[in-house]
Amino acid sequence: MYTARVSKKTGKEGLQTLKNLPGDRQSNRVQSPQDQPMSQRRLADHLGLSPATVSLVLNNSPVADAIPQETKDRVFAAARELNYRPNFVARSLRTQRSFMIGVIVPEVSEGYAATVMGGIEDQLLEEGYFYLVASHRHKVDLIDEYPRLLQSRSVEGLIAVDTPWSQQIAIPVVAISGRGEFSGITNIVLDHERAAELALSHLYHLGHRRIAFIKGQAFSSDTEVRWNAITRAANRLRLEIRTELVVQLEGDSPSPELGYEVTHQLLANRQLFTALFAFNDISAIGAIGALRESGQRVPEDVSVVGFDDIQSAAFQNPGLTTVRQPLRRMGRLAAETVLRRITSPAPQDPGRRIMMEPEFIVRASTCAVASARKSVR
Amino acid sequence: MYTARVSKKTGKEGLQTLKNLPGDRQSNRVQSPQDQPMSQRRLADHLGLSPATVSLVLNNSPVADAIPQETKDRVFAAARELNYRPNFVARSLRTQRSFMIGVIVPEVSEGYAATVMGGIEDQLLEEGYFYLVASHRHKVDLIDEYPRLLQSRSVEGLIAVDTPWSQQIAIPVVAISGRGEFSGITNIVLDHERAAELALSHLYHLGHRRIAFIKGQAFSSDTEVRWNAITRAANRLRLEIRTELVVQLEGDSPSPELGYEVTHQLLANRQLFTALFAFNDISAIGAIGALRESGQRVPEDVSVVGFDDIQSAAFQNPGLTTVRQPLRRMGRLAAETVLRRITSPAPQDPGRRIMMEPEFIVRASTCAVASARKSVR
DNA sequence: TGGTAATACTAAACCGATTTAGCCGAGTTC
DNA sequence: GAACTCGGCTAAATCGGTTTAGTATTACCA
Repeated sequence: MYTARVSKKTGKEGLQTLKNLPGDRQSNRVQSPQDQPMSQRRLADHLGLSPATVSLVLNNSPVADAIPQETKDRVFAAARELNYRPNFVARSLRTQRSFMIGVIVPEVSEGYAATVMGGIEDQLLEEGYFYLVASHRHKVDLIDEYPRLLQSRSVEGLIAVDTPWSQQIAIPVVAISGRGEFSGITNIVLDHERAAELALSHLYHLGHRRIAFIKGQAFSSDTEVRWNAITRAANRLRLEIRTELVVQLEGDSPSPELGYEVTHQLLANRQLFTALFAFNDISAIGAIGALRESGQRVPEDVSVVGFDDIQSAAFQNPGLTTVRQPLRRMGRLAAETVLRRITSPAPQDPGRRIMMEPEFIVRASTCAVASARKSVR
Repeated sequence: MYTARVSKKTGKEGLQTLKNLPGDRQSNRVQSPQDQPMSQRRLADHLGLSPATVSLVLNNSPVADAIPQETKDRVFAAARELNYRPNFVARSLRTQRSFMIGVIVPEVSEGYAATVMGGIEDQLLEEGYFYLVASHRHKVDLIDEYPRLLQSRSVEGLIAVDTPWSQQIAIPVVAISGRGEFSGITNIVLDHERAAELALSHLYHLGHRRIAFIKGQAFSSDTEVRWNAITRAANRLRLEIRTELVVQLEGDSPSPELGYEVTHQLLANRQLFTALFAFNDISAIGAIGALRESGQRVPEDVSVVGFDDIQSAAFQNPGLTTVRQPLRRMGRLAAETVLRRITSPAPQDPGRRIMMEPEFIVRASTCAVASARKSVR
């Protein structure tokens, strides 16, 4: 028979010594009848069993095979009745499992990250994991600090979205559109080669030859790879990229303002172009605003192609032709991958990369160039 | 002098018994030289001090006042050198503080929730808290389950965004645009009365009398209060609300599609109206699409007012006139409030409510009604 | 009848910190 | 020189679980 624990120090029964902590935190807690928090020990005492037995039964441990069904039923019943819920922290400490992963993004409130997080969450909650979010807003010190901060919060893995990576870390890391091929980190990237191909050949076949480009901010992981892919695709199509038709986003705002500004630059320089390929939908929307303001019609005078296919792309006026990134699927896959690496660690994972296929969505912001009028103008 | 702990069972030094857990989780961890995880004990052993001393010093405990600065410096130096980071889980278990709060939203990837989360995060990370997110997608069982699930993950408080609430819970809860005046939960709500007033009087003074309305989905917390506020504001202005000009969003999609559909209904019924007040910007965008398709110009034929002022509202064509909710500020305030309630629990908080003031943003989707032509047509 | 096996549990170590009570020696006080 | 104080630490309980090794009892077998 199990005997209740006795405190060596006080000589009283252990349970009596719990009382309330010095702090005030207990006071606003609704607790069990005697104002003592429910715990495995209290449950065990209630049943006249030891905590060990209770634990074994509740966890369906193979060791509990020898325990008769009747006892098990008693335990389950009492657990339900007393509304016992195991203390996750205590369990985590012992088992060294937190069932949490960390997600690092530039900014939660931005559509890109939010959509990816949706996919991550789908998968994680299904598997019983929760996640901690940290957004670094492109500040280098935070980009450096958060991985360690999250790790010290005992997350079992990390997913970094559009975040440069520069450290070795002891837990599995999956990067979405990341930079830096670190050993041990799995990269999930869009097939930019294909994306560039899709967009440029679309414009090319509509007759566009003078195409302006809005490059992404220097801090964005996708900027460089995508630009390289674009130049290669342009080469294949024998399309000349004129440096005077290339502008770059600057500043860290999630609003179309940035695209609006650089497009104004482009227009102020009186450059002629019949099409514009923006870094993302947001900047494409800003660009359309600027074009309109200067009296150009979209798509009749200038065709515009965006990137990402965010929610509102379809409902712009005109509907935005764009390269769709399967963001939600990328999030889901990242979660899936990090969980797989947690539960079955490939001893020397050499840093895989997973390519995602983009999809080209033709809407109303692009059309064939009106040959005679346009090419001269 | 401190003596290293000896396991009673094995008789060996405690540290030797750590080795590796049966599981494989250790294998992909980069660990300290001897392949043993860094811990306070190892640090203490290294220093020839007891863990107690190390803890007191590192936590700047007042008890450590008696410890000479020289020793303290040694401890700090060693901690830095050996890269010691306290195990958060162990600390949580002992102190009963997790420095985590739970955030419950309908859907992370949606602009409304994402913006609010941005504000929440701003405040939380500043104060050293992290947060767990759970999105319920309006499923009642999840709405019911997540609060408890998060609580068993030992969050110290909850923030519920646009989520109906129906249970008593033992930790502080702050609701943003919530429903249900539960005792002990703090409600942060928009001043809908004022919002309705702003929008309707704007339209009224532009000469609009036949105004159509898109109500929110039944499951949305704001739907009812806002509608009531609208009817009252209309009364004050002696504006008649014609039931045949009122439609309601249905279905749970974050796309403008829903607004598009109900506006088509409205048009199919050949109802005449010169203005439309939508439940949110998303549906307003859909509505504009539908209006255009049926040959109406915005704002010349129909003025449209949205709600929320999401990022892309300013960059619609035409720019959307809308009621701005200070979502980010609401998130920040929610976080601030929940933290305050955690650290200084008002014994019997009677469920306060905090009102936020909306702001009316006039853009290009509304204009004065062209009197003669419009009123007859 | 002794030995093995199965049954039904429990003791106690352990996870890694925090924190209270107290020990030991040196200096001070009276 | 006994009592007290103070400085500088440590022992050990504790948080609430999990898990291994083991114990007591009865059943079965040779």
